[in-house]
Amino acid sequence: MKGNVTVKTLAKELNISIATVSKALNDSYEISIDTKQKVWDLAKKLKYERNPAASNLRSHKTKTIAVIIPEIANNFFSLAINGIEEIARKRDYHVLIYQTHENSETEIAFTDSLLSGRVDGILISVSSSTENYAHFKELVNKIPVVFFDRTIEDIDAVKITTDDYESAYNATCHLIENGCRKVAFLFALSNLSTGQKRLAGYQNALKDHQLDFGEELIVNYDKDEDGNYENIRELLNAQKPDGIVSSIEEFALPCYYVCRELGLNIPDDLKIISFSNLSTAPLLSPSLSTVTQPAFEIGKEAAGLLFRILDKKPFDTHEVQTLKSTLIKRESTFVSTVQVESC
Amino acid sequence: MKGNVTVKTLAKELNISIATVSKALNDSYEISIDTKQKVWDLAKKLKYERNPAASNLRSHKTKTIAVIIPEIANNFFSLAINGIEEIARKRDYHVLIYQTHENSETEIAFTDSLLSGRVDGILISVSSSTENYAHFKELVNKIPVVFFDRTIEDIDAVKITTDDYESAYNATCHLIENGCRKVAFLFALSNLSTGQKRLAGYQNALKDHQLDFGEELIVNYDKDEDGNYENIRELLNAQKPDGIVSSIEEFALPCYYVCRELGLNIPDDLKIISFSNLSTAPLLSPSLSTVTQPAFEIGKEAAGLLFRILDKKPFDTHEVQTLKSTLIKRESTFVSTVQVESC
DNA sequence: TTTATTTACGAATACGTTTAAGTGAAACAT
DNA sequence: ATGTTTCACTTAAACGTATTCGTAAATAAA
Repeated sequence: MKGNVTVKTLAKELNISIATVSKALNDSYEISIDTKQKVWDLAKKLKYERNPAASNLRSHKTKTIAVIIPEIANNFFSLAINGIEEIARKRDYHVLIYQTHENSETEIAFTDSLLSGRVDGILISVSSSTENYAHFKELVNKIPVVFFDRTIEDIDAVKITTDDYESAYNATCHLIENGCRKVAFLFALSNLSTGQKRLAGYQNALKDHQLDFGEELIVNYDKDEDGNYENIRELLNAQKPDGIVSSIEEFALPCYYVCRELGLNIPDDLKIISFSNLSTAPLLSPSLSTVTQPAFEIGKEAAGLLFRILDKKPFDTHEVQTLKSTLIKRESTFVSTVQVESC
Repeated sequence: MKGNVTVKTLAKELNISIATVSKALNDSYEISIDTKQKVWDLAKKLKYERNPAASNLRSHKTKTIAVIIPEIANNFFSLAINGIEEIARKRDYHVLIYQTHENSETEIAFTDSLLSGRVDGILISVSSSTENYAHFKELVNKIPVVFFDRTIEDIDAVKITTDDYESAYNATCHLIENGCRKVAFLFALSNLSTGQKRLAGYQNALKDHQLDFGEELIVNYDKDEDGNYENIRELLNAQKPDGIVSSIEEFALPCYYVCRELGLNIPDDLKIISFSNLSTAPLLSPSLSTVTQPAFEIGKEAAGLLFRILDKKPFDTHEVQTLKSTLIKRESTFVSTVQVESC
């Protein structure tokens, strides 16, 4: 801790000024190649490591980005972080992770604390409980931000999402084509455009097929897991739908349990398709048909966009990018009892 | 960016010195309660945020810890991070995540870069490909480090693991008790004490039951996914084991696929139990018996230990803590064809 | 009263880096 | 020859905070 090697150490050792050392380390054109080489060699020899705090204080660059997500223990987000990390690593950036656990106050605390200049930029996937966007509006004006997947319509910022409307529409059509006539919707993320678009896709698919799309077929997501069980059981008992579109995977798994409980056979009695990035979807019993988002790519793309903003000074870009999800048909939406290869 | 509010701003506004403001913000006993209150009020009003870089540069405290893990898209690690984050948040610490992707060079690059004082402490779960520990020895001498789950015997540091030996032993006994006479082992993490203990537990369980425990029953984990399929297929064809203990979940899922391919019925022809934190284990077909580690608690415990080291100056603790895993019996190790409730 | 102690604050410096501005010498142009 | 650039480097001043040391006033002890 004491005799740490700094630019000063290198300067003294080489009998040159600390300015020269600093510039050499930064590969400045002002320094001759000979001197640079000497500095680099000595730095390596003495295991010099630039002090990030001092560097950041002086240069206002932190080489760090923040990722604010609802929950890390969710395949979609961990894959997205994977993508983010890959890009960040290429540029020698460090990644701070913040989990909101779907709590808006926590989210506000994070965004506020990030106003201090701790990071150069922020990637956000909005908490489902966020209804007030004031903290984002402030944030977006002070620091480069990219929203990914879970976005808000009203905020003017760079966003990257998937084709939520289309994929929900297609998922619903898939059920209808396979014989469903009464399709229910498990509705989550209702505050976010992400959720709203999925709902709209579902509803319009039903409309386009002249099928019932009443409110009674929609179950709202409950923070309380038990509540979801109750609501799904209620739905299945009261409405007896023959198809279910689930807008998040956390909603689909309870369905499986409730079906077992009620003795309903999937897919004969009820077909299920869900937005999901579960790696075990093909191994479930029965294997689960999914709308799978390109989570890793979203992460990469989001980080890429952030760095593009970081590269040019004025970060006034307001673009919105959309990636395509994949509809993967598996046993849970299969037509008859004939076997389908699971994959 | 320009007119940022700093201690200077507050000092000027209140007609007191910078030193007083700084001390007031840090709730120093040197400052009267009146002055403190004035400073706090103004700070809140002007939305003052302490500059972390300056603070860190001066105080040598970063309020940041690093977590180095193999892979975030793995339930065990994302749950562990969850636990880490919970503790870090309580202390207003920030969490940097680094993924090695099981690559030792990447791991070295991370540990080297963290020598710069970017973080106050580090939590590490070692990459499976790490064979040389030089970088850890250096690290442990310069900065507080806690190893969790994936540890190395030779390194003298604070460690927290689960009862790998006992749980592997018990898992193997469970298979034997349910009728298995030829139990194979899918061996991963062979460089780490974590993996070695699991192997030892398996082997000793077989010995204690006078069963065959030859090398031919052990399959080594391959980085290449296809390689694992091949090796498992080979094992099942050549050895025809009636039980499998898998030391990691990445090894168990291919088993399911190979069994489908070979037309083997689980659990009638082959019983499987695996170390795993898969949330969907109960929903697999058949549901998977697991040794489940308390991932969240490990994370909490590891972070707690790190902060205990951080609190007292000399970080010379060398303790090792062990948490208990849970053996969860499900269909994949069930005795006969009679149904068992899946959960 | 005088002296010692406590209280509440300020002046000044250091943390390690980056960078604007300056310098002397060499190279070039006129 | 003189003036102008270029090159390679140095000086010195930040960046915003924490902290050591000092001090004046207020209080307590003698």
